[in-house]
Amino acid sequence: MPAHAISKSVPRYITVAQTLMQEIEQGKFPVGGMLPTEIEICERFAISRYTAREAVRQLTDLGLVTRRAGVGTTIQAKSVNARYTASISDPSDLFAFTKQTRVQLLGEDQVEIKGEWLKVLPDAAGQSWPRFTSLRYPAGPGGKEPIAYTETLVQPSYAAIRDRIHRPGQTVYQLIEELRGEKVHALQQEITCVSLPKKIAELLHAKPGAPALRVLRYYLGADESLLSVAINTHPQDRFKLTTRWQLNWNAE
Amino acid sequence: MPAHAISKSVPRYITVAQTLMQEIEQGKFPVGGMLPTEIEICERFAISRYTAREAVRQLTDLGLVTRRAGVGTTIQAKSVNARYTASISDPSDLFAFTKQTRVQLLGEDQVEIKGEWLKVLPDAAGQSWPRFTSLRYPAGPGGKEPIAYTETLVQPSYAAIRDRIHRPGQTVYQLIEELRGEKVHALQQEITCVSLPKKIAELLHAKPGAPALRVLRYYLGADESLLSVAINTHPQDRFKLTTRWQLNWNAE
DNA sequence: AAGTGGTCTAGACCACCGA
DNA sequence: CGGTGGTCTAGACCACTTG
Repeated sequence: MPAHAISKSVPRYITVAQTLMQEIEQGKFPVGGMLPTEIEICERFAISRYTAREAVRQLTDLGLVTRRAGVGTTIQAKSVNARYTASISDPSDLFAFTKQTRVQLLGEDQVEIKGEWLKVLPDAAGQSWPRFTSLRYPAGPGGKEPIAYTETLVQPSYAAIRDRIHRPGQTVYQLIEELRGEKVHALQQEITCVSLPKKIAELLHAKPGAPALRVLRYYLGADESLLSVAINTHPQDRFKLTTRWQLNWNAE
Repeated sequence: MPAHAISKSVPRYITVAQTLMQEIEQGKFPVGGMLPTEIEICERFAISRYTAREAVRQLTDLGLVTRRAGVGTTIQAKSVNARYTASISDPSDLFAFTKQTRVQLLGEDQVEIKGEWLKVLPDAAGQSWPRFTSLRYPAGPGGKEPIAYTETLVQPSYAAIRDRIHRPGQTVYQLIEELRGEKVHALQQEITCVSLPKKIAELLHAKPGAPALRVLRYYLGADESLLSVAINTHPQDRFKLTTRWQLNWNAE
């Protein structure tokens, strides 16, 4: 017997899965109830058990049903709620294709949180945070132009980072994790656009007033406490932030 | 022959998958290289093809490998390391806190893909794509200034969108999904910074030459085909793109 | 043409569960 | 105990990619 009689190149288990999904959607198999057993599906569609299982696997992957040996298949939801997700293995992945970069430390000092800084760190008013400034170059040698000017502020209690920050290839968030022995729990990224201030423009060998991407990155600890904030300024045409969002079916 | 000789109740395909994962981790199968074929795995572990496939399925589910009929199984990563993920329920969520926006359609025409457009749509050279231009305002009434100027190009075969695009509250990607009866599979977002061109500046009531965020959004179909591309231009200070990345605990 | 992964069949034994 | 899903075998044909 041929694998599929009618619609060529559409797998049998796909059409079976779609049929079952429609019937769930229509309430023929209500949420909380049971899907027919594998054997019943085999008989109904005249398919082997492998094909029936593959069809039901589609539903489980979509989170529509759950299965338990000895019990059966329980309907969990009428329809899938699709979500798009993006993932990175490392905060430095946010630099996308420019992951390979070289960092040159410019200096360090202390910043009093007042004035303009209150917009960045409203909860740290009156405090004094250590600041590190640096330039980021494309990987490899050569006198290429920098792609970013970075200011990194770290929470006062992490000032010990100062002793380690000179090590090349280390990012601040890695140092924080090292110091704390804990992972950065989340990071929040805010992207805006600015005119290049004169001082930064000089460092970047760019024209003052030219447009630039400004990327603020807040590093948060397990209790949502602010560990560090990095301010990256990228001159026009030297940087492009790329994110890929993928449709995710196995939503809850 | 018994299904599994040694470790009872641990499926054979699980142990095979773990063995393969270890060997990938150790570099025995380097990233970018090929995993042994199914038949080779069958012979090596003395298992049937079903079991071998089930083992490799574990790896594909984890994103460690991808498979292509006629080619083989390609190693994608040494280990599961998607530590941080960001998720949105809907592409319009990328507008973050400005999700509530009002759209004013300005006009529609056809664009020949040549010159500057080749940078945006290099694979569509010589084609003619329908274009819709619009302004996006903050929600609610009042004569507020627009937060974005948007050009949307759709694949020529989706020109029928023209008939529906006048409906308010509908986004282009929703119309595409409606037309195609399929979800947008992925979207790729590219963020750069530009100087406001004079014509756009006038529409946005902004100063020509002022910095602006440019967000390109490519909408991709199931086979990675380009369905549509939207070009959003946001004047300085009127828009901020916020993304929150959350540490993923269930990653290995 | 040869080899890959994708689909499918018809069997089988098992661990688990509820009556 | 009988029925469920979970695992597994040994075949088979197919669509696809590459030489």
